[in-house]
Amino acid sequence: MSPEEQLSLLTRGTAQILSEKELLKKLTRGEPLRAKLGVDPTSPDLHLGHSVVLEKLRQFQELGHQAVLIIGDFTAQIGDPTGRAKTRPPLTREEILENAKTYQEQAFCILDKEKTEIVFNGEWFNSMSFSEVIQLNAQVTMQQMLQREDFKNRIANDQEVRLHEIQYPIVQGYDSVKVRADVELGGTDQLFNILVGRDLQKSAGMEPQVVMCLPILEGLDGVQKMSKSLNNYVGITESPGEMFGKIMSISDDLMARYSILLLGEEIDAAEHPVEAKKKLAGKIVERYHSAEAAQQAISNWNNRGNLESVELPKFTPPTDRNDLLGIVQAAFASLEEPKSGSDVRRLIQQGSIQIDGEKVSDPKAEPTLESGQVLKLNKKRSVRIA
RNA sequence: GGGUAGGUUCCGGAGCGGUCAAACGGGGCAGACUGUAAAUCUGCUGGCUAUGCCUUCGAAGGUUCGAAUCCUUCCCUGCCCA
Repeated sequence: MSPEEQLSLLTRGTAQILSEKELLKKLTRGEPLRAKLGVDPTSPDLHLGHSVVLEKLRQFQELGHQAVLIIGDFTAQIGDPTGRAKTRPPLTREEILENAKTYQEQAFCILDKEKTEIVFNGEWFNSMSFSEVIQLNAQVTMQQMLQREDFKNRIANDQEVRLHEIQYPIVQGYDSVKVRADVELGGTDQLFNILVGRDLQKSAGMEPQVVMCLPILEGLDGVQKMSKSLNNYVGITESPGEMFGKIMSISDDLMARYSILLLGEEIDAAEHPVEAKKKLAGKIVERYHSAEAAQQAISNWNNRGNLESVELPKFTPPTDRNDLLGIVQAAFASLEEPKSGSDVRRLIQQGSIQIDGEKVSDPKAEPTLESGQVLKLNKKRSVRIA
């Protein structure tokens, strides 16, 4: 493929590139580019938000370039302050390694494992001497670091900024020097960090990397960025039904955005929004599961009024409790979503619980449950009595 | 190091001896309405098999019949000065 064609493919869906000219120049050499993506294993599970940038990296692979995935075992210990109003709590070494493992497994749902170079940045940072650290720090100025929006905001709001946090961009930037990156990918919030990488590469006498920023995917709430801690995410390992249901709950505006960012397609404006959303949800399920799973999810969805035929998790009522409160609490626990008794009591009293479509709102009621009945817990969760 | 302002429930932020499980706002959850969307309205939002009990207001002690509120010591943060 010609450099120009590659350029047009690679720039598609990106938010910002610095600069296209440099990228074209690098492509024109005809040698595989080293495309860097640094990830910090701060959370074990990947979600659709991560997938945007991973998909782009895969595109590089498909064009014959070298994907370099940096697992930030070292940087995770610092904690990326990007977008944060507070200092991150540090993770233990064990947590980081554990997360790194599942992170890789999940990343290879998207990336081609055979064509991915994986490096841990602890490899070079753990053995760095203090004088090397000082030398590295000497290459940037305080003023540069304080240009960062989040630091500036925190300072303006009289909140603390700890010194290790200003090290983060420097450390991330040094990764680019170590892996000799030609291009670094990241979300738009990574712009600053990636630019630091360019500076450090220049100081090291290298040709600076091209910055490629991808849009940040909003979470299910449509406002904040998708993240596990905000609980507004769709995990890439979630079950087809779960995934489908979550995507169906997003707003129409968000649906348009997801379609472009995740599938690279526009929503058909002529179609009824619900139908369009089902298609979107189906395609996403298909990507992480299979076409059959997607079909099943759609048909489950369409049948949801029909209690007889929907596929639901099975639930065996507890033997030690026969009051509604105890039963419902056990049901939540069986879905691995334990709730406190008070929470469950509230749900019951507020009319969230239904048995075969009938609302039950007395926590002390002792319903007789029969096999096959559907116990609705809340909007998203129902179980079938085993 | 000196001065000064603070640390309250998920977040912001009131409360400054009893009426405090703690106002108000945000977020979240549930109900109504709908397209299991958005918007809107209503309710809930520490725990407990619960008209009561238990644990929370940076930590530990103390004063008091009674403390988030007063005292002592300690820990932590911001700002100004050096």
